[in-house]
Amino acid sequence: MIRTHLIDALRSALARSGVGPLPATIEIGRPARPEHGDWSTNVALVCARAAGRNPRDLAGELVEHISADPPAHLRTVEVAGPGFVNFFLDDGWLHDVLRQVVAEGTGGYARSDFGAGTAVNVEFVSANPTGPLHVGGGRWAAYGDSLCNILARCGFVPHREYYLNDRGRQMDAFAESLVARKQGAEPPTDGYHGDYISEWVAEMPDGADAREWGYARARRDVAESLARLGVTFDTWSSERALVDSGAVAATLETLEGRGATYRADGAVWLRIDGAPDVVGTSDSAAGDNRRGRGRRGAAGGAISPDAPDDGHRRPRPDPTTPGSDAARTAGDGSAGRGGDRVLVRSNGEPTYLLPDIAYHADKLARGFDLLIDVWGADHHGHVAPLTTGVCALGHRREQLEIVLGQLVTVMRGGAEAKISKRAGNLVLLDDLVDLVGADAARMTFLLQSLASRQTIDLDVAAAQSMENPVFYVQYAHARICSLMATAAERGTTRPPLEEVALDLLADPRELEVLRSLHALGDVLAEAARERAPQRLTTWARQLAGAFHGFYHDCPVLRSDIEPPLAAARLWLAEAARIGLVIALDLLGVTAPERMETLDRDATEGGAE
RNA sequence: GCCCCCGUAGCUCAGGGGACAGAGCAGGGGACUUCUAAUCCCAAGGCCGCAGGUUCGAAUCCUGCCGGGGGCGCCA
Repeated sequence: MIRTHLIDALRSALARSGVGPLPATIEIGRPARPEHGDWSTNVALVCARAAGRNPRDLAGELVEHISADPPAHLRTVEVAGPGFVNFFLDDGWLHDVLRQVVAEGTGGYARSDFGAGTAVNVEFVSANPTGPLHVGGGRWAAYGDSLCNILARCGFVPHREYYLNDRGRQMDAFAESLVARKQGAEPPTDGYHGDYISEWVAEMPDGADAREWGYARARRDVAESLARLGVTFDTWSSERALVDSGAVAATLETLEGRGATYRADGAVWLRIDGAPDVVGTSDSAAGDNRRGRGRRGAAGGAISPDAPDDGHRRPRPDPTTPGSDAARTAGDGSAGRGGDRVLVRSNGEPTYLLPDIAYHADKLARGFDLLIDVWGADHHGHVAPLTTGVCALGHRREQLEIVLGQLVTVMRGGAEAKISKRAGNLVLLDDLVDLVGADAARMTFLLQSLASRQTIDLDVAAAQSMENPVFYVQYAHARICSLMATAAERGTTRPPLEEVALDLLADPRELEVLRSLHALGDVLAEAARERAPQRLTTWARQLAGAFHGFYHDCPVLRSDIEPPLAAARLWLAEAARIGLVIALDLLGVTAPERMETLDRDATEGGAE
């Protein structure tokens, strides 16, 4: 609202100053320092060169024009620094924010439609169905689910999808491990050695097909763990079903027909161009240019602890050169023949790559405009082969966006807990949820950027869960609810907003809450564009902080507070509540009316 | 060797072209007869890894280096 008014004023001032053509977007922002006004713009700096003007002179001219025809709420406008134009407004613009928040409510405030109905398929977690989810899986789950929430609020139509690699070597090894344990033997060395294998085998009926039974068991386990975090999927896609449907064979045919493949060593290879990754490369249609985050797949964890991976791999027999391209290097770290990858092994079995290409083609065929994959950094080498394959089928690169995220490290007992589904020293997502609860777990995962490695210390999580910011934010919400309840008890009802004198809200603490609320729309748009839910977490903490400050300094129901002021403050609290509910809901965290843990601790404290 | 991510306060991390750099925790000092003190306030703490470059302006973009993590299979 206020922004468009100011931008309009700037635009006409620029026109009157003879600046043209006008810049595509006029940037206007809220400066960090109050001396720089309520709003500030750099247009004069940006336009000066092209207009052949001195930035400060141009800014001065803009100020004159704007002062002559001031937009609503303008008090003064001035030139500052190298040529900024700073606007100083009366508090009314913030009171307008309060009205808007209340009018639009939890369902409508800070909603936008720049997604324009884009159907976006977000694939995340996708851990192999060979065991329970470990802690790291929770990070992708929390990320993917909240990202979908945020996208939806910005006008996208998200679809949550989980891809099950339910065929191939890993499934074989899993089945073999179950069978071995069933017979009282050790699983094969490349099999799965976790305790859960023994536990699950105890449930497995005699005569059951270990592969089918184990798959169903694992899948159920994964779904239950995710549900505890509040994450559910619209679609669970099966790699095996895709193969059985013939889609994989058809994909291979198309790739071969388009000359994207060649045969060597009895295998079918996909030619990799060494093209840059989708992620971190130039732009998609939406103008996105972000770095990678995310992860996909199985055990993942901090390291790959399994034996053969120590950099001392036996030298492969040198690729002789049946194809034409053997000498080429891929430039992306993928190996194989100069970076090329096998689609079909010499034994006739497809690798995971071919079905994966077919799978992404299938998603696009289902009508999605955009695919977002959330993968772990340990799958980075798979980015180029997959995107190459998908593009070779004729799809646009911008349709597939792969978000790479750094892995989760778990500390326990002061040391790093190694995570390996196969080696058996799992730290399960369920363990974390048991320890801190679903809310704290989700908020913790969404505290930082996916591009940063996350360390979760289970001892800290268990012993000092109160340190978690989730409580700070939830407490703000609970305080508001408590305030409202007390008001009701005392018969202090909120008059209709139109009858309330909002201009009584002039305390810095009050205005800070409103400023924070105003920012939500921008924050959500940024979070959606950058695929960065942690921005919303940061905002929620900020709003909670602003509210706690208000609560501390601005009594509402105290006897010396005049009713008109009390009413205005109650409405302010209501607006803050709306903001907190929106944010917590998008983050997948509950907004409790009272803090149970606080009650409990108080009781315990009193007992001692 | 090549590819990706990270390097910001003692610790964990926000910020990711704008004007003197932000929070939590730890540590120092203060505020509860009051709407829940899981709160609030004050002080302290920084060559934003290093060096160049682009720009009116760089923690932010580019290049190189250093340090940490990950990846480089006819595993997924």
